[in-house]
Amino acid sequence: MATSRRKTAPGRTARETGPAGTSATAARSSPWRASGERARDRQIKREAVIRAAAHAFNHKGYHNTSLDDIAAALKVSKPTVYYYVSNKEQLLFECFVAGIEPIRGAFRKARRLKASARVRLQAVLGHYGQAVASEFGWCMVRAEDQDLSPVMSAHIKSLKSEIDQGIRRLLREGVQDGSIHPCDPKMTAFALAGALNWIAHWYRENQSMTGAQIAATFITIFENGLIPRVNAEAARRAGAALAGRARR
Amino acid sequence: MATSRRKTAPGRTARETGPAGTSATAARSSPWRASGERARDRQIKREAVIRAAAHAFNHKGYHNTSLDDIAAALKVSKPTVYYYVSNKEQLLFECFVAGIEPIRGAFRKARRLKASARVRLQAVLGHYGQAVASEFGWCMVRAEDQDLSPVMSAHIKSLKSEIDQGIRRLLREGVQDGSIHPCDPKMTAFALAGALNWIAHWYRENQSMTGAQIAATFITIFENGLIPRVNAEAARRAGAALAGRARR
DNA sequence: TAGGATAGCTACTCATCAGTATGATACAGC
DNA sequence: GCTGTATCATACTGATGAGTAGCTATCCTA
Repeated sequence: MATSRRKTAPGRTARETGPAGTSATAARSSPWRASGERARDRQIKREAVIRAAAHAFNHKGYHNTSLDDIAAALKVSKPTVYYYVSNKEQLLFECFVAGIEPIRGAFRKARRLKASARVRLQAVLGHYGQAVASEFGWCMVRAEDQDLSPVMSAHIKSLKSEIDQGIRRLLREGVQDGSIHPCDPKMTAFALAGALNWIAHWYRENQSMTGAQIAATFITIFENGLIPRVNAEAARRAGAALAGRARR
Repeated sequence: MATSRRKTAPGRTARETGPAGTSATAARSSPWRASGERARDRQIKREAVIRAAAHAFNHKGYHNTSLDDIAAALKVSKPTVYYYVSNKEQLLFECFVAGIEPIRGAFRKARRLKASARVRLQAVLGHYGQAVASEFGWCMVRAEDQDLSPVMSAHIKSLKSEIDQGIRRLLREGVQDGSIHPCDPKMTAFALAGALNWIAHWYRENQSMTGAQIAATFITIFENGLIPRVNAEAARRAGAALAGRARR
């Protein structure tokens, strides 16, 4: 069980926090020597570890991946992995953050768009879909509360909630500005996020479509709806034109 | 890792298959005495084991649930659980089947409906959503290839594929009979199934909405689409009337 | 009522795996 | 060259948990 295993987590080594540890030591000797090769090396290697973890989790699942597996993939030993990362849980967490960060960025960008809420939502969902189809998509979507300590779990929950609230808000604004058909924002956000999240379950790299293409297709499906429209083309063109005008 | 643990699976005890083992032994002594109390008892208890497993998987996840946990929940010992089920993997598999069976039933029922494909799809998705929100929903949605032996994995894949193909077919038929807006059946099926599957991630019992209500809400969202419609109400009423006429 | 089948338990085995203690090597700065 | 720190390996600990051996009790049938 996760909880009992977690007991040992508080017993931490000095090196635990990785780069932070490095700079702390550096600070003692000189103000800022963190710009040296060593520091950059470390960061690069650390990212390689996270990337390797994401890849392994992707293919075998979190629980079926041992840290020995990750180490082997990098052709190093397990303690080396622990040198860059404090524990397995943190590895999952970092992958999660790497996956969700682009989505947060998409919201920031969308906020600057001068366009209808539907078009802004379109932009966000496009990035969302791409993020889910990325190498960190699996981790972002499948990171489970049950596998994480309460602290990490809470952190992840709040990040997820931020995204969810962002989508709901765009939906509400869209209903208000008339660009989105009246709907329950909460349920609609669940439906949209669910469909996009699910991409992580079936999408594999080197498939015929890229993440961006899938996202675009999904958006069209959501926008049109299943019930036939007579003027769908016209509506979509109008939306696209509006978006194009707003973008640049 | 799952693979190495699986090594021991072929070494099976005589009781392994549960009811099948019972009837095999019975067949040696008498033609059919399986109708007795004992046999029924066993089936009931076996189902209780599966249900307990589903409940535990639901709350703690497959990997964080030990068979001791399940046994404790039933107030029996671990070997008792093994008396009804051959291994943990089978437990997951049975939960999966219990979850997906109602959906297969929904397809069979829908096939007999004399209505537009969209209305038949509506009916199927309604049951789909309910199934995902049921106690076996988690297992159905989250059962991962990586946690199962190749045989089980293939079995589950084929069941999932059957559902997927069923949805695609209804979509194709709908596009043909004009009840569904032209779309890519494959991608649209992914979007629909994804949104519904995702319910298992956020839905918890004793929430304000029932599974059926959520499914109904989702269907409305899918049908209308995000782009505003002038005649949405009319379209939906027409569809509902058609469905009502066909049902009885 | 004897004997076999059914149902259950206690107490194990054994593999796996997260995480660590300890030591070796390489490299930077003096 | 010398010293301390960064980096990495070998070889371990300790806990967990799937699955089993073997014993006991109960029930059904002849």
